[in-house]
Amino acid sequence: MLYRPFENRLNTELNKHQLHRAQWTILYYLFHHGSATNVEISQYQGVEKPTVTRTMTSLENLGYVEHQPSKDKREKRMQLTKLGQKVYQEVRVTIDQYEEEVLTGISEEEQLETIRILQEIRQNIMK
Amino acid sequence: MLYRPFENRLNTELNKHQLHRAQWTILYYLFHHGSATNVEISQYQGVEKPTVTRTMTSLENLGYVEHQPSKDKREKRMQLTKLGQKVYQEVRVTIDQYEEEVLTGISEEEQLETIRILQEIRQNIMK
DNA sequence: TATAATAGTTACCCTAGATAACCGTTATCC
DNA sequence: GGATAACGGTTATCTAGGGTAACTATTATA
Repeated sequence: MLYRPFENRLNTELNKHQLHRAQWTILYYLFHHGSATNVEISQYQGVEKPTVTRTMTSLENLGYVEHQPSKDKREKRMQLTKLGQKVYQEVRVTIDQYEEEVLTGISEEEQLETIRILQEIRQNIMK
Repeated sequence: MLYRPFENRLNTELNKHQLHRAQWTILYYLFHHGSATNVEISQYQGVEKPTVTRTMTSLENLGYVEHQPSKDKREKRMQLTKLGQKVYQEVRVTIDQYEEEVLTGISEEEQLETIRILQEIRQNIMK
């Protein structure tokens, strides 16, 4: 019900910065978690590893993420570059405006309640 | 937050019946509206006309939908076939079970409240 | 130390979206 | 009433973003 119109609009916002949804969700994750491996992100997003590899490579090519050496030589732990952080914050401004628009007329209380319920539903889906 | 895990699960349910999400949403629309044109569906789903054409053709090939002649020779009004109705109802059973699982522990009241708020958000997105 | 499991990648497939350009039909406007 | 505009649909082509299978390198484990 919500998904298509939301994605349509989100994409036009992201396109202004030459980004796509899949890339954005990784930037978002890295910004809030500092760093991540592909497996971590694939579990977080509910997608397969090769999907993450592809998106991560594109972000690497854009210079938004970089390799952070780690003990385990199998894993490739990634973090935002300076540029990546800058871009994240720029896009963040646009997205925040969008969120505000989208939530006009909906009280703080209603927002929190809805988030709580959706998280419960998510729990049910995941188990 | 919800989308990927939900879609993953929905797809495995649909796959049991050799269907995909895009096809399912059209079956759903036709079941509840009796018939529809491509333009109608493209507006309802927020996708472009060629996308609908492709999905509709696949449903036609499966024998789930058929052409219903109409006055305006431009439009191609489609409806469910007998088989399409049967399949819709079969799948519906599976989806209902899934919905029930997903909503365990969430009261009727909470569900209605959440739907109300999400619809409000939808309004905001669409305008 | 041999074997399992894990992290990642490559190659290849599919769905499902988009745009541009077009055809036939219907509405509209002078 | 005829020219033009608008509309519904299709075809061709592109892209994003999912998936599976099969593989390598590394680490854990029995």
